[in-house]
Amino acid sequence: MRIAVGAMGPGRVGLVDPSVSSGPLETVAPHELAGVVQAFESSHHPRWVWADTRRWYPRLLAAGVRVDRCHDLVLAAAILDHSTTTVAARAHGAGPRAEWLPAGPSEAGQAALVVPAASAAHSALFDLDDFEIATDAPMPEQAVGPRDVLGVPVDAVLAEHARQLALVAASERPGALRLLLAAESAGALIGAELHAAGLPWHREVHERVLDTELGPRPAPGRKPARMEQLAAEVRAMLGAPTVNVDSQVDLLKALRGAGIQVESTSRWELGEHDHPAIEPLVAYKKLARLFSANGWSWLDEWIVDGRFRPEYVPGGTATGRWATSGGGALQLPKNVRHAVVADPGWSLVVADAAQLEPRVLAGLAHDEAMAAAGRGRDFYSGIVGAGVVQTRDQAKVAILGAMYGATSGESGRLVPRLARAYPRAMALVDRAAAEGERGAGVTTLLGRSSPPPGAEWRAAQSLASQPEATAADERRARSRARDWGRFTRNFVVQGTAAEWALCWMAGLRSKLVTIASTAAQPSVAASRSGSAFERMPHLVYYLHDEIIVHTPTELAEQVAGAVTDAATGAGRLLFGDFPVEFPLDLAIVESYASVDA
DNA sequence: GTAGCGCGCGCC
DNA sequence: AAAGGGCGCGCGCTAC
Repeated sequence: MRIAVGAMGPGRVGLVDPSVSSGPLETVAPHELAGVVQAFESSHHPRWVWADTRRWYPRLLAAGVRVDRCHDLVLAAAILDHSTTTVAARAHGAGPRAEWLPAGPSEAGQAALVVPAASAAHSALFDLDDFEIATDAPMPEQAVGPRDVLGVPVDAVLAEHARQLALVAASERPGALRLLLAAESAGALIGAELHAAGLPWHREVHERVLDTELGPRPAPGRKPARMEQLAAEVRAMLGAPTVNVDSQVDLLKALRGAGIQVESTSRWELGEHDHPAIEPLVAYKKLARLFSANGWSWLDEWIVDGRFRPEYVPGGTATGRWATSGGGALQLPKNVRHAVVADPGWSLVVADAAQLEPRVLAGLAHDEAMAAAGRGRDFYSGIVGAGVVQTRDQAKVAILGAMYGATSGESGRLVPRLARAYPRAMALVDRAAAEGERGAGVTTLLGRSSPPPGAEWRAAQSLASQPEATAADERRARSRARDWGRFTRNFVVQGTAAEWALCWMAGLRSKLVTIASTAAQPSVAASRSGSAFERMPHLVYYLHDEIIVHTPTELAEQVAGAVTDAATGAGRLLFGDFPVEFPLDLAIVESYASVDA
């Protein structure tokens, strides 16, 4: 069954079964919600229907309540209202179009659910008066802030839910969309759980890395001595005693003044020149990056009680990959991963999907030859083995070039060989690029569609189509068109890979519950991850094609099996019997840094 | 004083 | 090695 949750009268939360019209199952005060949700979870195992997981779920987790399934209306709306597979359904007016825009950051912001002015004023879905009453009324519980999402009336939740189900049913591919919405919603639950659990982080280990690389922590507002030394060396070598090496403009001038003809100060370009200033400059940049991005200030700000808790934003990018906010969680440098260490008696199961995107492409295109190259071995070596290119590096560059739209360089030169060997795969990405170049949308396997190009893009195209357009106008328009084509080319692959990863994680998450409930528990040492997770294996990190599970060591082998099974299951869900494999690089370790990258 | 932008660079 | 997709963040700098 499904249970919708939303505000019902001032200061009350209503739980409603969408399939019956005879009034709510319960109405409760917000502080009673967790207990009631837990009771229904045990007795009915419902799919919870709510506006926004990022607002509802953290308070449940904080109370130690975990739910299995939900339907996140904000995330689902973002998919359904833009999918090319619902164009006809939307045109036939399956209910008025209610815009459920994603909300801002859940913790600091306390922003209200955004209701766009156009629909808010007269839409039956949002009765503004109810909204105001519900949110402005004094709340009995501290946890419920003013203008909180609890203020979305349960009637509005029910109406939007009905509209969404109708869109799915009337879409071109209801089965795929159902899977996508379930996976996206599971991702939303996982995102909240990742934040609640946190990534185990050893401050002392991190500080040791900083000390080794940077030396002792400098006084506030100062740079580490080692950086100062390198900067002085750079200034001396450039003969520019006052240059600020942190200023791109300043530095570029000084480099040119010293006869180094560079267009930028980026590392790769500097590396092409031979000058005594370059080595200390590159070394400086490396240290500066560590110091400012993951130095002592970062530790002070982000590591609390031995956990790193970034905020995950499921569905945060156009392709369906997640975004994060805070702490740079998508960019943890390899050298600070030493600090990711399991609790005593616990282990980390680290797994990443090997060459996920090319495998997804093979599956998407039903390219048997390409799938065969990845079967039972390293994908790139498989391409070499098939005689397409000579070396593994060439295979890698060629594949990346095909998926990203490389036109020049070695990558661009190798792509045609790939096209001859794998014509179906190449045709799929070429078609996606062509759609983008003419401004059309493209769609992933499960139904997520690319956004339309922006106003600036359209203006450039229409300018170029005028009779008085200059050659420069036309060049610009073609260039913009190709840029967008590279985006849509990559979109179908990256977006479908994100869908695979969601299915992988969702499948794994439910297997972890099974493991926890069947394992002998009393001997397990509690982790420090909080009540909902302290005795069960749980996900602690996710990065596009890589996951980390924190587990009691005695369950690690079982967890590893579940991770592998979930990967196979995800492949089945997306590609059925098509013989494309998704092998993992998997390790059971104490520290994240022990994993070969 | 701060909002917004470009750069550079970390990750996939 | 090459210059091609997606991100977030800190910095310096400019414009307001």
